[in-house]
Amino acid sequence: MPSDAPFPDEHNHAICMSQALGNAAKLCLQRGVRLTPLRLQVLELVWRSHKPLGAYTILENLQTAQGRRAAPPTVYRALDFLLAQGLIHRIASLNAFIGCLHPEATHVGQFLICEHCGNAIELDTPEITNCIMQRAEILGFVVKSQTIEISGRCAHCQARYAS
Amino acid sequence: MPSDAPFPDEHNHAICMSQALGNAAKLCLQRGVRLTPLRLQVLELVWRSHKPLGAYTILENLQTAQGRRAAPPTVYRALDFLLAQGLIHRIASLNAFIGCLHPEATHVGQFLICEHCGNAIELDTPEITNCIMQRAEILGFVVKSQTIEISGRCAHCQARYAS
DNA sequence: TTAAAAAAGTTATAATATAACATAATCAGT
DNA sequence: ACTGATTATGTTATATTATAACTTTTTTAA
Repeated sequence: MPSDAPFPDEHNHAICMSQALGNAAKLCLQRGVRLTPLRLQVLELVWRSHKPLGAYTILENLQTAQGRRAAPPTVYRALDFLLAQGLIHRIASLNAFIGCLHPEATHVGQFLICEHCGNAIELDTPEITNCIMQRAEILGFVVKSQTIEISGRCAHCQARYAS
Repeated sequence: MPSDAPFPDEHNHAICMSQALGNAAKLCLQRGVRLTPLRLQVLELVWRSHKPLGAYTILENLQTAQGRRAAPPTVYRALDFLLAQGLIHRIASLNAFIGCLHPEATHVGQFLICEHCGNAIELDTPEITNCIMQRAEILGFVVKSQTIEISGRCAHCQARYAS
Protein backbone atom coordinates (compact mmCIF):
# COMPACT_ATOMS: atom_id res chain seq x y z
CA MET A 1 0.00 0.00 0.00
CA PRO A 2 1.31 3.42 -0.84
CA SER A 3 2.27 5.59 2.07
CA ASP A 4 -0.21 8.24 2.96
CA ALA A 5 2.50 10.86 2.82
CA PRO A 6 1.55 12.83 -0.25
CA PHE A 7 5.09 13.56 -1.30
CA PRO A 8 8.54 12.27 -0.39
CA ASP A 9 9.52 12.27 3.22
CA GLU A 10 11.05 15.72 3.30
CA HIS A 11 7.58 17.10 2.60
CA ASN A 12 6.03 18.29 5.86
CA HIS A 13 2.42 18.45 4.91
CA ALA A 14 1.24 20.18 8.05
CA ILE A 15 3.40 23.16 7.14
CA CYS A 16 2.49 22.88 3.46
CA MET A 17 -1.18 22.99 4.33
CA SER A 18 -1.04 25.78 6.88
CA GLN A 19 0.93 27.94 4.47
CA ALA A 20 -1.68 27.34 1.78
CA LEU A 21 -4.52 28.20 4.13
CA GLY A 22 -2.75 31.28 5.44
CA ASN A 23 -2.04 32.42 1.94
CA ALA A 24 -5.66 31.87 0.96
CA ALA A 25 -6.90 33.95 3.87
CA LYS A 26 -4.49 36.75 2.97
CA LEU A 27 -5.49 36.73 -0.69
CA CYS A 28 -9.20 36.81 0.09
CA LEU A 29 -8.66 39.73 2.44
CA GLN A 30 -6.67 41.59 -0.20
CA ARG A 31 -9.34 40.95 -2.78
CA GLY A 32 -12.22 41.86 -0.53
CA VAL A 33 -13.92 38.51 -0.88
CA ARG A 34 -15.10 36.39 1.99
CA LEU A 35 -13.45 33.13 2.92
CA THR A 36 -16.42 32.07 5.01
CA PRO A 37 -16.22 29.18 7.50
CA LEU A 38 -17.85 26.87 4.98
CA ARG A 39 -15.48 27.83 2.19
CA LEU A 40 -12.53 27.53 4.52
CA GLN A 41 -13.67 24.11 5.65
CA VAL A 42 -13.90 22.92 2.04
CA LEU A 43 -10.48 24.37 1.32
CA GLU A 44 -9.07 22.59 4.37
CA LEU A 45 -10.54 19.29 3.24
CA VAL A 46 -9.06 19.74 -0.21
CA TRP A 47 -5.69 20.55 1.32
CA ARG A 48 -5.65 17.53 3.62
CA SER A 49 -3.66 15.75 0.96
CA HIS A 50 -2.31 16.17 -2.52
CA LYS A 51 -4.84 13.72 -3.88
CA PRO A 52 -7.60 15.31 -5.92
CA LEU A 53 -10.85 15.01 -4.00
CA GLY A 54 -14.32 14.44 -5.43
CA ALA A 55 -17.14 16.81 -4.52
CA TYR A 56 -19.10 14.05 -2.83
CA THR A 57 -16.11 12.96 -0.79
CA ILE A 58 -15.83 16.53 0.42
CA LEU A 59 -19.53 16.50 1.14
CA GLU A 60 -19.23 13.39 3.30
CA ASN A 61 -16.47 14.98 5.33
CA LEU A 62 -18.19 18.29 5.81
CA GLN A 63 -19.20 19.03 9.37
CA THR A 64 -22.23 21.22 9.33
CA ALA A 65 -22.95 23.28 12.40
CA GLN A 66 -26.24 21.57 13.11
CA GLY A 67 -24.86 18.12 12.49
CA ARG A 68 -27.25 18.01 9.57
CA ARG A 69 -25.74 16.67 6.39
CA ALA A 70 -25.03 19.30 3.76
CA ALA A 71 -26.52 19.00 0.28
CA PRO A 72 -24.52 18.96 -2.96
CA PRO A 73 -25.08 22.61 -3.91
CA THR A 74 -23.45 23.67 -0.67
CA VAL A 75 -20.21 22.02 -1.66
CA TYR A 76 -20.38 22.96 -5.32
CA ARG A 77 -20.92 26.60 -4.48
CA ALA A 78 -17.95 26.62 -2.17
CA LEU A 79 -15.90 24.89 -4.85
CA ASP A 80 -17.06 27.45 -7.42
CA PHE A 81 -15.89 30.24 -5.18
CA LEU A 82 -12.51 28.60 -4.58
CA LEU A 83 -12.09 27.96 -8.30
CA ALA A 84 -12.99 31.56 -9.12
CA GLN A 85 -10.38 32.76 -6.65
CA GLY A 86 -7.82 30.38 -8.07
CA LEU A 87 -7.44 28.67 -4.71
CA ILE A 88 -8.16 25.24 -6.15
CA HIS A 89 -8.03 23.56 -9.52
CA ARG A 90 -10.47 21.12 -11.03
CA ILE A 91 -8.98 17.96 -12.49
CA ALA A 92 -11.27 17.19 -15.42
CA SER A 93 -9.96 13.68 -15.99
CA LEU A 94 -10.87 12.73 -12.41
CA ASN A 95 -13.87 14.98 -11.73
CA ALA A 96 -11.98 16.10 -8.66
CA PHE A 97 -10.48 19.12 -6.99
CA ILE A 98 -7.07 19.94 -5.61
CA GLY A 99 -5.47 22.89 -3.82
CA CYS A 100 -3.57 25.32 -5.98
CA LEU A 101 0.11 25.94 -5.23
CA HIS A 102 0.22 29.40 -6.77
CA PRO A 103 -3.10 31.12 -6.15
CA GLU A 104 -1.58 34.61 -6.17
CA ALA A 105 -1.40 34.66 -9.96
CA THR A 106 -3.87 33.32 -12.47
CA HIS A 107 -2.17 30.61 -14.40
CA VAL A 108 -2.88 27.41 -16.22
CA GLY A 109 -3.00 24.25 -14.20
CA GLN A 110 -0.57 21.54 -15.25
CA PHE A 111 -0.65 18.26 -13.38
CA LEU A 112 1.25 15.03 -13.14
CA ILE A 113 -1.15 12.54 -11.59
CA CYS A 114 0.15 9.32 -10.11
CA GLU A 115 -2.14 6.39 -10.85
CA HIS A 116 -0.65 4.50 -7.95
CA CYS A 117 -0.76 6.84 -4.97
CA GLY A 118 -3.27 9.29 -6.40
CA ASN A 119 -1.18 12.36 -5.73
CA ALA A 120 -1.24 15.16 -8.26
CA ILE A 121 1.89 17.26 -8.68
CA GLU A 122 1.21 20.74 -9.96
CA LEU A 123 3.70 21.95 -12.51
CA ASP A 124 4.50 25.51 -13.37
CA THR A 125 6.38 25.02 -16.58
CA PRO A 126 6.16 28.01 -18.92
CA GLU A 127 7.84 25.98 -21.65
CA ILE A 128 4.77 23.75 -21.93
CA THR A 129 2.44 26.72 -22.05
CA ASN A 130 4.64 28.52 -24.54
CA CYS A 131 4.85 25.49 -26.75
CA ILE A 132 1.07 25.19 -26.81
CA MET A 133 0.55 28.93 -27.30
CA GLN A 134 2.99 28.91 -30.20
CA ARG A 135 1.22 26.08 -31.94
CA ALA A 136 -2.16 27.69 -31.30
CA GLU A 137 -0.98 31.01 -32.66
CA ILE A 138 0.15 29.43 -35.91
CA LEU A 139 -3.40 28.16 -36.32
CA GLY A 140 -4.90 31.49 -35.35
CA PHE A 141 -6.44 29.96 -32.25
CA VAL A 142 -6.84 32.26 -29.26
CA VAL A 143 -6.26 30.33 -26.05
CA LYS A 144 -8.55 31.00 -23.10
CA SER A 145 -7.87 28.08 -20.79
CA GLN A 146 -5.79 24.96 -20.70
CA THR A 147 -6.39 21.50 -19.30
CA ILE A 148 -3.11 19.64 -18.99
CA GLU A 149 -3.33 16.43 -17.01
CA ILE A 150 -0.64 13.82 -17.31
CA SER A 151 -1.25 10.41 -15.79
CA GLY A 152 1.44 7.95 -14.90
CA ARG A 153 3.60 6.96 -11.98
CA CYS A 154 5.40 9.36 -9.70
CA ALA A 155 9.06 8.89 -8.79
CA HIS A 156 8.06 7.91 -5.27
CA CYS A 157 5.85 5.02 -6.38
CA GLN A 158 8.08 4.11 -9.29
CA ALA A 159 10.93 3.49 -6.87
CA ARG A 160 8.93 1.66 -4.21
CA TYR A 161 6.54 -0.40 -6.24
CA ALA A 162 8.22 -1.52 -9.42
CA SER A 163 5.40 -2.26 -11.86
CA MET B 1 -24.72 32.04 -35.35
CA PRO B 2 -21.66 30.05 -36.26
CA SER B 3 -21.72 28.17 -39.51
CA ASP B 4 -22.27 24.49 -39.20
CA ALA B 5 -19.24 23.85 -41.37
CA PRO B 6 -16.80 22.37 -38.93
CA PHE B 7 -13.72 23.87 -40.44
CA PRO B 8 -12.91 26.59 -42.97
CA ASP B 9 -14.56 26.39 -46.34
CA GLU B 10 -11.89 24.35 -48.06
CA HIS B 11 -12.74 21.51 -45.70
CA ASN B 12 -15.02 19.06 -47.48
CA HIS B 13 -16.44 17.17 -44.60
CA ALA B 14 -18.11 14.47 -46.65
CA ILE B 15 -14.70 13.41 -47.91
CA CYS B 16 -13.11 13.89 -44.50
CA MET B 17 -15.70 11.65 -42.92
CA SER B 18 -15.67 8.93 -45.56
CA GLN B 19 -11.90 8.72 -45.39
CA ALA B 20 -12.07 8.34 -41.65
CA LEU B 21 -14.70 5.62 -41.87
CA GLY B 22 -12.84 3.81 -44.60
CA ASN B 23 -9.65 3.97 -42.62
CA ALA B 24 -11.43 2.66 -39.54
CA ALA B 25 -12.82 -0.30 -41.46
CA LYS B 26 -9.38 -1.08 -42.85
CA LEU B 27 -7.69 -0.88 -39.44
CA CYS B 28 -10.27 -3.11 -37.78
CA LEU B 29 -9.86 -5.67 -40.53
CA GLN B 30 -6.07 -5.57 -40.13
CA ARG B 31 -6.37 -5.97 -36.39
CA GLY B 32 -8.90 -8.75 -36.54
CA VAL B 33 -11.48 -6.85 -34.54
CA ARG B 34 -15.08 -6.35 -35.54
CA LEU B 35 -16.44 -2.99 -36.55
CA THR B 36 -20.01 -4.17 -36.10
CA PRO B 37 -22.98 -2.22 -37.49
CA LEU B 38 -23.62 -0.73 -34.06
CA ARG B 39 -20.02 0.37 -33.59
CA LEU B 40 -19.93 1.74 -37.11
CA GLN B 41 -23.11 3.67 -36.53
CA VAL B 42 -21.68 5.23 -33.39
CA LEU B 43 -18.47 6.07 -35.24
CA GLU B 44 -20.49 7.64 -38.04
CA LEU B 45 -22.42 9.77 -35.57
CA VAL B 46 -19.20 10.92 -33.94
CA TRP B 47 -17.76 11.77 -37.34
CA ARG B 48 -20.79 13.76 -38.48
CA SER B 49 -18.96 16.86 -37.29
CA HIS B 50 -15.82 17.95 -35.56
CA LYS B 51 -17.76 18.86 -32.45
CA PRO B 52 -17.23 16.48 -29.53
CA LEU B 53 -20.46 14.57 -28.95
CA GLY B 54 -21.87 13.43 -25.61
CA ALA B 55 -22.77 9.78 -25.10
CA TYR B 56 -26.43 10.61 -24.58
CA THR B 57 -26.54 12.72 -27.73
CA ILE B 58 -25.21 9.73 -29.59
CA LEU B 59 -27.81 7.58 -27.86
CA GLU B 60 -30.63 9.85 -29.01
CA ASN B 61 -29.43 9.63 -32.58
CA LEU B 62 -28.97 5.89 -32.66
CA GLN B 63 -31.37 4.07 -34.91
CA THR B 64 -31.95 0.66 -33.47
CA ALA B 65 -33.15 -2.03 -35.81
CA GLN B 66 -36.44 -2.55 -34.00
CA GLY B 67 -37.05 1.15 -33.57
CA ARG B 68 -36.67 0.50 -29.86
CA ARG B 69 -34.54 3.04 -28.08
CA ALA B 70 -31.08 1.81 -27.11
CA ALA B 71 -29.95 1.93 -23.48
CA PRO B 72 -26.82 3.70 -22.24
CA PRO B 73 -24.59 0.61 -21.96
CA THR B 74 -25.09 -0.03 -25.65
CA VAL B 75 -23.50 3.28 -26.51
CA TYR B 76 -20.85 3.17 -23.83
CA ARG B 77 -19.71 -0.26 -24.94
CA ALA B 78 -19.40 0.88 -28.52
CA LEU B 79 -17.50 3.95 -27.35
CA ASP B 80 -15.20 1.77 -25.23
CA PHE B 81 -14.42 -0.33 -28.26
CA LEU B 82 -13.72 2.72 -30.42
CA LEU B 83 -11.53 4.23 -27.71
CA ALA B 84 -9.61 0.98 -27.32
CA GLN B 85 -8.98 0.92 -31.06
CA GLY B 86 -7.92 4.56 -31.02
CA LEU B 87 -10.69 5.46 -33.45
CA ILE B 88 -12.07 8.15 -31.18
CA HIS B 89 -10.82 10.29 -28.32
CA ARG B 90 -12.61 11.26 -25.16
CA ILE B 91 -12.56 14.94 -24.28
CA ALA B 92 -12.47 14.92 -20.49
CA SER B 93 -13.28 18.60 -20.10
CA LEU B 94 -16.52 18.14 -22.07
CA ASN B 95 -17.43 14.54 -21.22
CA ALA B 96 -17.64 14.01 -24.93
CA PHE B 97 -16.18 12.05 -27.79
CA ILE B 98 -14.61 12.94 -31.11
CA GLY B 99 -13.22 11.06 -34.09
CA CYS B 100 -9.48 10.54 -34.13
CA LEU B 101 -7.48 11.87 -37.07
CA HIS B 102 -4.60 9.44 -36.71
CA PRO B 103 -5.99 6.10 -35.53
CA GLU B 104 -3.21 4.11 -37.18
CA ALA B 105 -0.76 4.92 -34.40
CA THR B 106 -1.36 5.21 -30.68
CA HIS B 107 -0.65 8.75 -29.67
CA VAL B 108 -1.67 11.35 -27.18
CA GLY B 109 -4.69 13.43 -28.00
CA GLN B 110 -4.10 17.16 -28.11
CA PHE B 111 -7.07 19.40 -28.77
CA LEU B 112 -7.86 23.01 -29.43
CA ILE B 113 -11.54 23.42 -28.60
CA CYS B 114 -13.44 26.44 -29.82
CA GLU B 115 -15.87 27.73 -27.23
CA HIS B 116 -17.83 29.49 -29.94
CA CYS B 117 -18.47 26.90 -32.65
CA GLY B 118 -17.71 23.85 -30.53
CA ASN B 119 -15.26 22.34 -32.97
CA ALA B 120 -12.23 20.54 -31.63
CA ILE B 121 -9.04 20.62 -33.67
CA GLU B 122 -6.75 17.69 -33.03
CA LEU B 123 -3.09 18.57 -32.88
CA ASP B 124 -0.20 16.28 -33.49
CA THR B 125 2.59 18.37 -32.09
CA PRO B 126 5.51 16.31 -30.80
CA GLU B 127 7.08 19.45 -29.34
CA ILE B 128 4.30 19.67 -26.77
CA THR B 129 4.62 16.02 -25.86
CA ASN B 130 8.40 16.25 -25.71
CA CYS B 131 8.24 19.30 -23.52
CA ILE B 132 5.97 17.51 -21.08
CA MET B 133 7.98 14.30 -21.18
CA GLN B 134 11.15 16.24 -20.47
CA ARG B 135 9.68 17.96 -17.47
CA ALA B 136 8.21 14.69 -16.21
CA GLU B 137 11.52 12.91 -16.59
CA ILE B 138 13.31 15.51 -14.50
CA LEU B 139 10.84 14.72 -11.73
CA GLY B 140 11.18 10.97 -12.23
CA PHE B 141 7.56 10.75 -13.32
CA VAL B 142 6.74 8.01 -15.81
CA VAL B 143 4.05 9.21 -18.21
CA LYS B 144 1.29 6.80 -19.18
CA SER B 145 -1.32 9.05 -20.74
CA GLN B 146 -1.88 12.71 -21.45
CA THR B 147 -4.95 14.89 -21.42
CA ILE B 148 -4.27 18.11 -23.29
CA GLU B 149 -7.36 20.19 -23.97
CA ILE B 150 -7.04 23.85 -24.85
CA SER B 151 -10.16 25.98 -24.89
CA GLY B 152 -10.48 29.24 -26.69
CA ARG B 153 -11.58 30.61 -30.01
CA CYS B 154 -10.66 29.16 -33.36
CA ALA B 155 -9.37 31.32 -36.21
CA HIS B 156 -12.65 30.87 -38.06
CA CYS B 157 -14.78 32.26 -35.22
CA GLN B 158 -12.19 34.81 -34.18
CA ALA B 159 -12.39 36.36 -37.64
CA ARG B 160 -16.16 36.23 -38.04
CA TYR B 161 -17.42 37.00 -34.58
CA ALA B 162 -15.10 39.48 -32.90
CA SER B 163 -15.61 38.98 -29.19
C1' DT C 1 -23.23 -28.83 -35.38
C1' DT C 2 -22.41 -27.34 -31.24
C1' DA C 3 -19.85 -25.36 -27.32
C1' DA C 4 -17.34 -21.20 -26.29
C1' DA C 5 -16.70 -16.51 -26.89
C1' DA C 6 -18.08 -12.07 -28.09
C1' DA C 7 -21.55 -8.66 -28.72
C1' DA C 8 -25.75 -6.56 -27.71
C1' DG C 9 -30.08 -6.09 -24.92
C1' DT C 10 -32.12 -4.95 -20.50
C1' DT C 11 -32.88 -3.29 -15.88
C1' DA C 12 -31.36 -0.95 -12.25
C1' DT C 13 -28.51 2.20 -10.05
C1' DA C 14 -24.18 4.87 -9.06
C1' DA C 15 -21.67 9.18 -9.44
C1' DT C 16 -21.35 13.88 -10.71
C1' DA C 17 -23.57 18.31 -11.17
C1' DT C 18 -27.13 21.99 -11.43
C1' DA C 19 -31.85 24.50 -11.31
C1' DA C 20 -34.95 26.87 -8.62
C1' DC C 21 -36.59 28.75 -4.80
C1' DA C 22 -36.47 29.67 0.54
C1' DT C 23 -34.00 31.36 4.42
C1' DA C 24 -30.26 33.50 6.85
C1' DA C 25 -26.27 36.34 7.38
C1' DT C 26 -23.67 40.39 6.16
C1' DC C 27 -22.97 44.96 4.46
C1' DA C 28 -23.74 49.94 3.22
C1' DG C 29 -25.98 53.96 4.04
C1' DT C 30 -28.50 56.33 7.11
C1' DA D 1 -28.73 50.44 15.80
C1' DC D 2 -32.09 50.16 11.63
C1' DT D 3 -33.28 48.88 7.20
C1' DG D 4 -33.08 47.59 2.52
C1' DA D 5 -29.90 45.42 -0.68
C1' DT D 6 -26.66 42.04 -1.39
C1' DT D 7 -24.41 37.88 -0.59
C1' DA D 8 -24.24 33.32 1.24
C1' DT D 9 -26.35 29.17 2.60
C1' DG D 10 -30.19 25.75 3.08
C1' DT D 11 -33.35 22.71 0.79
C1' DT D 12 -35.73 20.00 -2.59
C1' DA D 13 -35.83 18.19 -6.78
C1' DT D 14 -33.81 16.75 -10.87
C1' DA D 15 -30.45 16.67 -14.81
C1' DT D 16 -26.38 14.51 -16.74
C1' DT D 17 -22.88 11.11 -17.21
C1' DA D 18 -21.52 6.42 -16.42
C1' DT D 19 -21.45 1.56 -14.84
C1' DA D 20 -22.91 -3.03 -12.58
C1' DA D 21 -25.12 -7.20 -13.22
C1' DC D 22 -27.50 -10.31 -15.61
C1' DT D 23 -29.95 -12.10 -20.08
C1' DT D 24 -30.25 -13.00 -24.82
C1' DT D 25 -28.40 -13.08 -29.36
C1' DT D 26 -24.83 -13.49 -32.68
C1' DT D 27 -20.47 -15.02 -34.22
C1' DT D 28 -16.55 -17.93 -34.16
C1' DA D 29 -14.00 -22.01 -34.20
C1' DA D 30 -13.51 -26.92 -33.28
